[in-house]
Amino acid sequence: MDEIELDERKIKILDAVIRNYLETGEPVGSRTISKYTDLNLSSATIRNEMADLEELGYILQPHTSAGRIPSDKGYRFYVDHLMQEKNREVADMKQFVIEHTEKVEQVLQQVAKILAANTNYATMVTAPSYHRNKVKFIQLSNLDEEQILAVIVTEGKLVKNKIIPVSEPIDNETMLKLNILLNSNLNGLALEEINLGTIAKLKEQAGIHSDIISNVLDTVAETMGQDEDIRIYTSGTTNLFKYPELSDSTEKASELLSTFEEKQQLASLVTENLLEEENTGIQVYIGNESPIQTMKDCSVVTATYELGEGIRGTIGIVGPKRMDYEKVMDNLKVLKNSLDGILDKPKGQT
Amino acid sequence: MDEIELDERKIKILDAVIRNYLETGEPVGSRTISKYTDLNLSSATIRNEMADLEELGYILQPHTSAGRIPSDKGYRFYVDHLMQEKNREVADMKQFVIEHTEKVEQVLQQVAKILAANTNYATMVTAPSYHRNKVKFIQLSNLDEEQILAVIVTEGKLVKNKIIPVSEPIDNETMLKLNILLNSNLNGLALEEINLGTIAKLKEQAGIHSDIISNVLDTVAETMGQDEDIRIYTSGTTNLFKYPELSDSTEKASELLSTFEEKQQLASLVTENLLEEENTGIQVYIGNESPIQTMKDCSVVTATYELGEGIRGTIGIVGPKRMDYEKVMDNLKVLKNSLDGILDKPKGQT
DNA sequence: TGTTAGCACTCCACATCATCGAGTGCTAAT
DNA sequence: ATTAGCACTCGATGATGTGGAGTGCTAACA
Repeated sequence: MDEIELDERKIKILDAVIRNYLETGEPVGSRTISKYTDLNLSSATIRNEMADLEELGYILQPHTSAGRIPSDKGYRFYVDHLMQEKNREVADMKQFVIEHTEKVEQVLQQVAKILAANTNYATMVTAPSYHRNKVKFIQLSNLDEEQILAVIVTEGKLVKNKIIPVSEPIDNETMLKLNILLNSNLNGLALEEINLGTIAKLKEQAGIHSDIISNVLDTVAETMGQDEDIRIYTSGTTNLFKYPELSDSTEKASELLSTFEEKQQLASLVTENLLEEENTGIQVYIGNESPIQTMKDCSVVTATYELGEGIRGTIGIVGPKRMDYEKVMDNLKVLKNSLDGILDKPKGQT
Repeated sequence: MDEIELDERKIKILDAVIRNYLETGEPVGSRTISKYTDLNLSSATIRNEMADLEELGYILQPHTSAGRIPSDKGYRFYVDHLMQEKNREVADMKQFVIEHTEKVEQVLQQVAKILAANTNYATMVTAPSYHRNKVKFIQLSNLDEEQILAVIVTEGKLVKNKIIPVSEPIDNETMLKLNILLNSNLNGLALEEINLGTIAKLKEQAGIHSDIISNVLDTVAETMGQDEDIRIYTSGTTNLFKYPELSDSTEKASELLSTFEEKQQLASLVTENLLEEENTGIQVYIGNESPIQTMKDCSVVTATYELGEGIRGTIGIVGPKRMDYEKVMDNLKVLKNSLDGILDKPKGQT
């Protein structure tokens, strides 16, 4: 429906305005456009067209006698229609990421860092939430007389430990029984499938050691529960200083940075897409489209990745509205592809 | 040697200047002091004394016809001699910290947060480095045909996992042997004690499975190695915006924040004290005394804690030179005491 | 001899003012 | 439909001036 109200020439001019503004960050005037484009139109004509574009809400003037800057609507149009897909050589990153680390958490921190370095914006990456993940293996072992160690491994190859205090030593035979009990009953189950019935049955069979079972189950829930506090890795937040329109008022910048520090807030940006099963694409929030108030002067681009079956997280970039959408989305795509299914592949180098 | 050059009255005046400046952040003039103190001296007298203090290097003038502000030397004197020990009711924190979490890493993040909220400065807390820590327990288990899980527990109750790929399945009997082999040879050893001899012996006894042993040993080294990348938790970094003298130039602030983000840099601040065995006190770096260049306009206060035998980390606070040293040091002391030996105590609630 | 009152001086902070120029909208000519 | 021209707007920039807080110095005082 957008296209109806814009003719070819207006689109060209809008495109020129936005591109120019993305580069310079300054309001762009009619003369600039007249020279910039291959339209061969005088500044006066451009001015008329620009007045129209303003009336239509695609661009706006910060004040009379200044050039025009894109409005949110303008950016939206740009992202949806004007932007070209470039497929640049960011692919190296993939190699880099894979080779440089093994631990998932470190990968994610790396991803955030690389992305920040590459784009000059602030970035965030959420650790996977273990959505619909299944129990693969549970093991209890004696640590000493007072403590036992519980290790839980999921299909997604995520491992969690818990040290559980016990009132009295457990002999090896009992331990073996408990292990068999746990594994035979829980293996292959997703969190949702472990219901009260299963739990009751387990506890009954464990007899006097039912408290240990409770403890283990708590840990299982914690490992796989979706209400687990979401871990978010951020990087390059100080990049936001590079864009005067975000950092002029100091207060604004401070608020923005606080949002990044108080990571729980970012979660709302990010969990939103996680839930929608099918949506695996890339999301763009411009200005007020973002659910976070403090980011109304920014744009946010997010992508959802899926490390393995049911293990998902989000990568996001925050920058000024005039961010280089093409580059950012390219980067996100590449990284998303790198991360997708990373756990399914064998880990060897060759 | 400081005391020699300062008589009673000069000290009182210096004290007044510093305290006043700590409160207001503005250069303080002679008239203010004359009213502030119980010395009952006119501003003119104060002026003379202040001129002396300036000549001695304890205070300085930002420009002619402005009041005086403390120099680094002045702050140093204040911290060393003037400051009173207050013992306030920060003790609640201890309870709070302990009750609200069990996992060490979360405790530390909490500590950083609380400290930041309490002091209004930027804070950082390093995760423990497992200095002289010992192996307590190692266990290998079959995950599936291609992978085994190694779990390593140290005396400090830190647990680490690694998934190790194997070329062919290991039967249970072999696994048992490997477990016994590892535990009987490594238990109770510190990292430094696992030398080439031990390793060679282990590998020999493991026969065809020596590659697994190598892998496990790698993980052990990683768990306990002191060259492990140091984890640092920061909080309240945006607090630094509250102090104009740090954030006026925007560039300065940006640089400072970058330092906080690039956490590796902070390590130098923090590892310094870790090595000195006996030093368990509180360190104060004023301005250029800090090893980090970007912090030359700040003061840094650090404290080293010891969770348990040989497991140490550092808590630090970064703020403007005119920070409330008393409060900060109080807070650090309390927190340090809370953390000290936390792992030695039983974990039960009562 | 130490303290104080007084005074001239300095210099920053702040507000006022004028100027400049980029950019606009409108009108009239092409 | 396009363009040249022109008057107009308005922020950015820099010069100017004023007020006030604070100093150093000198001279008077206890």
